Amino acid sequence: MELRHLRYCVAVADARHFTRAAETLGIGQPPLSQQIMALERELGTPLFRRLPRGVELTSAGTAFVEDARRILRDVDQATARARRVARGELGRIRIGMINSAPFHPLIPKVIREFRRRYPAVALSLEERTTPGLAAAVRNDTVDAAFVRPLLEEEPDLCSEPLVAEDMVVALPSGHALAARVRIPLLALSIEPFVLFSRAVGAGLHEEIIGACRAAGFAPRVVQEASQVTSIVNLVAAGLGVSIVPASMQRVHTEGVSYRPIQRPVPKARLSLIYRSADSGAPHILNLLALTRQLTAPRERVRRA
Amino acid sequence: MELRHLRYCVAVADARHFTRAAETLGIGQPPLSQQIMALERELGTPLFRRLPRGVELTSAGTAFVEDARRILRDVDQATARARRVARGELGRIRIGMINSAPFHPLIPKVIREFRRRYPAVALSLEERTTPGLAAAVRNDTVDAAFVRPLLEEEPDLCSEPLVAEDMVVALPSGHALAARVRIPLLALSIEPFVLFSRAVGAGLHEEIIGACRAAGFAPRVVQEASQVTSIVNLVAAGLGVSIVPASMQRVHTEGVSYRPIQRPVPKARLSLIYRSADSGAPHILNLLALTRQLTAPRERVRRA
DNA sequence: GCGCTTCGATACGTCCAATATATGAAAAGC
DNA sequence: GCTTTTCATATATTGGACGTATCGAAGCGC
Repeated sequence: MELRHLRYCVAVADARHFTRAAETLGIGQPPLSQQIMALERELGTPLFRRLPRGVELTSAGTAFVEDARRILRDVDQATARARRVARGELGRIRIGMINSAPFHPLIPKVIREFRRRYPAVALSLEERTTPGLAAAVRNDTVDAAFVRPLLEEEPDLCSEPLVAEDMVVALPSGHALAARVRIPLLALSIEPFVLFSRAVGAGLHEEIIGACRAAGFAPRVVQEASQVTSIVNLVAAGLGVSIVPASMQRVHTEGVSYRPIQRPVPKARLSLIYRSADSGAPHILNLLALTRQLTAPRERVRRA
Repeated sequence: MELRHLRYCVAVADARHFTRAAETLGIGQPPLSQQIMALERELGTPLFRRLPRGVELTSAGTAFVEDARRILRDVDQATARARRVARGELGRIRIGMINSAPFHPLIPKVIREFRRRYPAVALSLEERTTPGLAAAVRNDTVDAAFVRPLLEEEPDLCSEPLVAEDMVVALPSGHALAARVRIPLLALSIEPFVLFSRAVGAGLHEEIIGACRAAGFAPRVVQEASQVTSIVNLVAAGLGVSIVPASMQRVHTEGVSYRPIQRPVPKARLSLIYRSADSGAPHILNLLALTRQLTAPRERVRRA
């Protein structure tokens, strides 16, 4: 059986007339008769009662035509659905992000705009560390993720650099250095540091350590944390100082002061990663297009 | 698009492999590739991602294959349904019957057995007069009906004679004639009659009047009724005597006595009528087969 | 690195089946 | 009784689905 048989069958049922149905279908009457006969042979029962004037449905025909209409509608809907999914208008996307991502204005903006543009796409969000997100994307638990730079190139992943913002020093409020407007990194050489472990902080950790080394010292880490929000809270508790992305200043945590760093200023980079295999996937393309569009040109970072 | 495309698409999705899917389908790999490509062209999007080792579904492919599976299942179900309807195992049948029919053992037996054999057939029952039923069958309000003989042949209806049972005299209990074992019709010549009007009673009315006329008198009708049950009640109320089918004796109405009639005994015939157009319809065939089977051979009546 | 294997795509020929054209047959209407 | 209507049948045609042969790209193993 083919859809042709269903289409013809429905046309005859609508017209109650072979010749007219054939005209509607744009074919001749004999082939229509033959196809209907073939269908009736396959079903093992007549679908139409041939009358002197046109035809009428048998009970089996009534039942079958009813089903055929539904099936043809379903085929159309399946077609439309596949097209919508292909355009990324329908389906789901699982987006991951690091703890600090929501504080950079770009990310909430992207998420909000994505929901607005593709309301039929089920969007789920997940927060993990950068290496955790890389793993999640690789094994298809998450489709795309906003992360800090990875320590090493991942073969199956694509990475789109998005923004690089200045980092700032986070100090306990009463700290002596808080009096200064702009802090040279070397001033922090004797300070206890609250930082990510390298395994968790990935590229961001490297950037900070690198900047300190360039300034001529190795930071003395007294406390590690896996999330920026924790780091800020630990600084507020007076455990030490830290260097965090400037966007963290938006979190007005009691007991923490932020100060800009004297040049050269270390940068906190954000990238969007996704599976290379998905580079043609509509949701990914849409998300990429959106982030590129929402990233102001001056902020945009050239791929390394 | 044709069902072929859906079948091929599902096969490839199952095998994740064109060559193996082609083997499963019993066709070569090149035609399979072509058909899938044609489908992808029609949908305007790839359904499969061609990998070095086999293929995998795109998001559009996942959505489409899901729908395709459902549609193919639906096609099978539609086929099965049409066959079941054709065999009369599924659907509905509207059966009509005259007021006196349920008292003849055949009719309840037929109805009961039909429900038992075809439980998936929705059976509805309707009670009307013989002419009312003929009209109902003709204009497709009822599919088949148990009726008394029609006054004249109806062109679009088929009539299957079923049984002819003796008629008996119904007397008010205290009536003088109740003393007799068997009543000659002529004894009723002076009695007031309770009868159907000719328009309602149709053939049964004719049979009674004809029998009386053969006995040498015309019954004096003092009260008309459109249902046998009413007639029995009116006899019980003492309005007159009547002649009713023997099976009415099963209704033990207070105040009525039944007595057999001396030969020649008028007969109450029962027929099954249905649209000639439906003579091939499965439910009708099943119902006919059932009534014929349940009518004991000795009771069976030869078609006039 | 080179050849081998795997697997889908391409090229081209073949054949079946869907369609077209012409005609027949049955029934209804004037 | 003839015409009209309408579906079925007969035969021819053609498009497209399929088969065979081959290519090309990507891994894989020695």
